[in-house]
Amino acid sequence: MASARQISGPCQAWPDDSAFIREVLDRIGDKWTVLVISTLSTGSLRYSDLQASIPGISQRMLTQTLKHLERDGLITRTAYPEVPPRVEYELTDLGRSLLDAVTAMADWAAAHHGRIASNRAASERTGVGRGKTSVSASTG
Amino acid sequence: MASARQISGPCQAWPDDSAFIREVLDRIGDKWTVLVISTLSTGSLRYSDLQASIPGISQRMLTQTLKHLERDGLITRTAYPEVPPRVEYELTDLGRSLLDAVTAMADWAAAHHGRIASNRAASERTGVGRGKTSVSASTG
DNA sequence: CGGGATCCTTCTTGATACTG
DNA sequence: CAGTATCAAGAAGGATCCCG
Repeated sequence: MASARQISGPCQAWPDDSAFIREVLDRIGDKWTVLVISTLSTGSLRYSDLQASIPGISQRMLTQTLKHLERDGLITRTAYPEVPPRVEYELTDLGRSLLDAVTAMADWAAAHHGRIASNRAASERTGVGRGKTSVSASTG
Repeated sequence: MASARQISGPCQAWPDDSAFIREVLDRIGDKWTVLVISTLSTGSLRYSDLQASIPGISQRMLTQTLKHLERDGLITRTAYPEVPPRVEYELTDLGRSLLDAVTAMADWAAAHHGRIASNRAASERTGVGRGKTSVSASTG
């Protein structure tokens, strides 16, 4: 993250769009964002609930991810000044729309996961991705 | 990459899907995969063309990305045993379908980029994501 | 309970040099 | 041209300690 790359790429497939494509990709591409969003899809949850619902996450990463999401307006944070403290996180409409987009990706993944897995397995056998591959007939 | 996380998460929003969701996300979440795929959307290209079309990429990353994509069956690699050597890369149908999915994400990004940017800017001003946020009325 | 600040380890990436 | 191998820097992530 941090730098959404500053290359002034003059001739890519996407002329200028690539900038915020990468922003979004950097966000949902990290380990936890998608998990947090999907966990919040069922409704608002408090910090400890989130941590409990996402087995491998550390408080550092949970906090950071939540902050990023709040910063982008994808979730809301509500602190109740009680004792003991209680803080609830909830998806915004924008956040839900991202969830939809991610779900679309998930659908794609579900649809093609099998093929990818078998392709990968086949590559193990044939050595693709590690050595020589399909060698075409010589032209000269 | 390397480890697509082995946590056996028993109660996430997605029961079991999360595994290959993360696989796909890890792939397209990296800096270059999407750029490579989108660059190949116009047709087959050779190694050096790709490198020239993607300004910031190093040969290490280009090679690695191409191998991963080939391994997953998203692109094909064809080596022509000429001198000097020539190798062409091309999207498979599967690769093109991923391009579609990525394009969908891109559409989402394009549609909501402005709102996210303004949310982020607003957060700078209000201090959201760095300090105290909305404090609800106490319940006790 | 909900984090903030710090330290430390691991993974990712870019730069460089060499090969078929 | 099209890579491979190695090295070093930096970022991401986890563990820990501490505070309101």
